[in-house]
Amino acid sequence: MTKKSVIVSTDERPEAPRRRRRKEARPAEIIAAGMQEFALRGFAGTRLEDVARRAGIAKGTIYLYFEDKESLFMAAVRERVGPAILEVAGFVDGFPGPTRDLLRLVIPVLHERLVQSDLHTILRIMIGEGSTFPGLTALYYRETVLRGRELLERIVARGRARGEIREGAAADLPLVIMAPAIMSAIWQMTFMHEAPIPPERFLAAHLDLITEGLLVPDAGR
Amino acid sequence: MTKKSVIVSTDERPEAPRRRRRKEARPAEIIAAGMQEFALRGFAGTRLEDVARRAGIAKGTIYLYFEDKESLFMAAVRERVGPAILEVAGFVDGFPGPTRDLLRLVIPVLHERLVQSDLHTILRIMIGEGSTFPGLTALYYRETVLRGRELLERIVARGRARGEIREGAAADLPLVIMAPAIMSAIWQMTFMHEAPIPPERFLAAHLDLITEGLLVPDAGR
DNA sequence: ACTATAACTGACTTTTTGGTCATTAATCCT
DNA sequence: AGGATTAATGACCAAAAAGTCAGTTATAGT
Repeated sequence: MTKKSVIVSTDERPEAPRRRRRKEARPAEIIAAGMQEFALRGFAGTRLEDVARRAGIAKGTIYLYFEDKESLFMAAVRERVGPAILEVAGFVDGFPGPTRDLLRLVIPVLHERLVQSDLHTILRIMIGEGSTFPGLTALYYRETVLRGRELLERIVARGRARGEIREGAAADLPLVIMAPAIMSAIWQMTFMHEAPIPPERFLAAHLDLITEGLLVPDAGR
Repeated sequence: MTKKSVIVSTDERPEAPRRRRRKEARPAEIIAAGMQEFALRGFAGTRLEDVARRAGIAKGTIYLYFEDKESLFMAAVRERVGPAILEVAGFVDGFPGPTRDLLRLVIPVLHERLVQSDLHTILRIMIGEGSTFPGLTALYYRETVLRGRELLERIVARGRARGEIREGAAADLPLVIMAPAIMSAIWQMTFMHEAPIPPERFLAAHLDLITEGLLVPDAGR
């Protein structure tokens, strides 16, 4: 049962060493492998053994670079989330046109970021296992959610100043603007297999709902 | 370390037996205790030992009534979800007024059901651990999500027929109507501790967004 | 070359927990 | 009352996986 890895080489070649020392490359490789496993099995369900195999190293090597499983996950959050938020923020500052156009620019990016890339994995783990690991949640809130909220609040403040956004409860909680994007991410992760709905349909519905509204203006009033 | 539970009674009373035989009451009690633990620790994280203690029984007793952990969870889904959906469906059929009023009636119920009660626990477990337990996801989709979709589709079809709902991508994916409610449930479960936002604010924003839209009609066009 | 360093390994230890089952005792039946 | 039934118990078992560490070997320095 136990793999003994006896190498029955017909000739000894000094090339192709079984081990390689690559102190610099390891952390990023371990994070990448970790995210793939986390995406597949969640936080608690991920075995470091599998992360190691995926990264092409031994389990012990992970502990050379990361304190424990939680540290590994936190490192992944740091590495992935930071750049994504900054990129989106670039759109908002100094945008000249009407709010409708700004939203049509920002919302697709939101979907892209949330559905593809590793962000949806992190989101899923936060939702599903955040309460078990409060440290992870706090970090994620500070580094991602809060930045996102600020972004949306800036959009709404700008729109209000230009008289393009209705006063009302929706404008008082800009967070709800991104609800359909979150729903899309959840759907892709959870129910895609039961009832596939392409992300583009969510995106189209999202844009339509936010920029045009659901009801015919003044209908049934 | 190990609790020995030696009872040093000063007098022997034949009353108050340590064991009680209550075949009928057990399943519901175990389900209730299970949901509380699931809410606290997720599916994988829940220890049957803790469920037993909360239900005031021994671990072995659980296995008298449920095949295994997964069966327990499925039983909980069945017991909780069925009645909730039926109740909501009652509103839609035969509602006489305009769509705006129907939505104002249905959306608050959605929030109530999703945020309070055990439904949000089930939702969270589906999101976080669904991919690890495909059987659970399939059951949940059939018994809850699908019914919810049908309900929303009926509302939209009715509203279209009455000329009260705009044609467009949002109406083509009625699912997005409930996105803010889901977001609220997630927020309460995940980030309440980091940045509390009362469910009523989500509800108000939701109603406002869906019935009035975000933008001033024809602004910036 | 050859020695020192530390990156790397994987078998082992420890902990945790789902699930089992021989034993105990509450309750029913006659 | 006391015998039969079966609900209930909790010590135990086995599996799984996190985390450790003594030993191995690639690589840099001399």
